[in-house]
Amino acid sequence: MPTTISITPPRDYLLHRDVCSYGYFLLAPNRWTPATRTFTRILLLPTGPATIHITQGNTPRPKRGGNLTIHASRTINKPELPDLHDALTRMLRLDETHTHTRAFHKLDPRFKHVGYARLFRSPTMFEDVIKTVTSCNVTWPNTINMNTLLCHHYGPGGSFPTPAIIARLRPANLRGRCRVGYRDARIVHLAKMFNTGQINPTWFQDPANPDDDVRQALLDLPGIGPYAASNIMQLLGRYAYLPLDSESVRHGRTVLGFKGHPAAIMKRIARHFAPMGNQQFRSYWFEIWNHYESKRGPAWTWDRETTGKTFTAAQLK
DNA sequence: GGTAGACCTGGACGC
DNA sequence: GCGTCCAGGTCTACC
Repeated sequence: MPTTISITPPRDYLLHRDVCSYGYFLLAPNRWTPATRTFTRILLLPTGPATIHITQGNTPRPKRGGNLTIHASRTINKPELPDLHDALTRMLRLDETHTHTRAFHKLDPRFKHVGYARLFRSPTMFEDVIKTVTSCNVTWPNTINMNTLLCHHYGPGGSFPTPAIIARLRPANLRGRCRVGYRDARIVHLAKMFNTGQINPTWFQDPANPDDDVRQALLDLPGIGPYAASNIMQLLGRYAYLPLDSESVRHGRTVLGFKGHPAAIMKRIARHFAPMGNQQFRSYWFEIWNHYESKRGPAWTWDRETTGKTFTAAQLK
């Protein structure tokens, strides 16, 4: 028996804008349907996988803060509701209230009008970490492929695989089936660390722990370098670091007009966003995102198989 | 502490 | 067709 739930989001929440705000909304098991502005994914809950459809309002133009309708393909038992609620809150950033977004817009008013502030993420830190590892040193379509294969081969019912499932795999099998290449052993190692509690998401997500300590702990993990650590920081809700990479260099050259070698451009970018302090990731990211959208149209109109494969700067040349 | 080189994969590009 | 290059980096061995 399907279950339908209604959730009241923060008063400035806009589903199509706040979901289609970071590339991970295009990665399996996530799916966005532009025609109906519906977010769909298979979530693994305590009694098994459930397909969740999320919409906002009944009109073609949803209103900010309008209630979210969560439609589940099966009965969601009462004991499962807290797990569902936690997953939705993390993924959709429902914990970032209007007060949080206003703090960002105060520092960077460029994005106040359109309301950019929340960045889509995964329901678990584990999924965010693995998605980040699969985005390093590859083209975006390859990242899409790796995540599709991970869910297809190892995700219960098509959900994202759990740490316990990946931890049991031989790296060679993971590589062969999911085309993850040299990332195989690192992914299995990370899964083991999550599975045994060596990586404790609660510690990483506790705002009482200083940013510098959290970032250093991330840098100590296998497969996590400066770019990945800074990116995972923003996925943890910590926006004080920039994930500088080849994409940043292109942005510096094409949009900001910086010239010189990649290392020099990265330093200039760091100086450019430094005044944004603990909000600099968002300032940096939405500047890039805005550029993508100026070339490819609003992100909520992108489809994974077409526009969604061609939005990165490397393909905007 | 700074820096080459290797590392999977798959698509783009030049020949 | 085939070889080369490189993409939203990381790691290791050197110096």
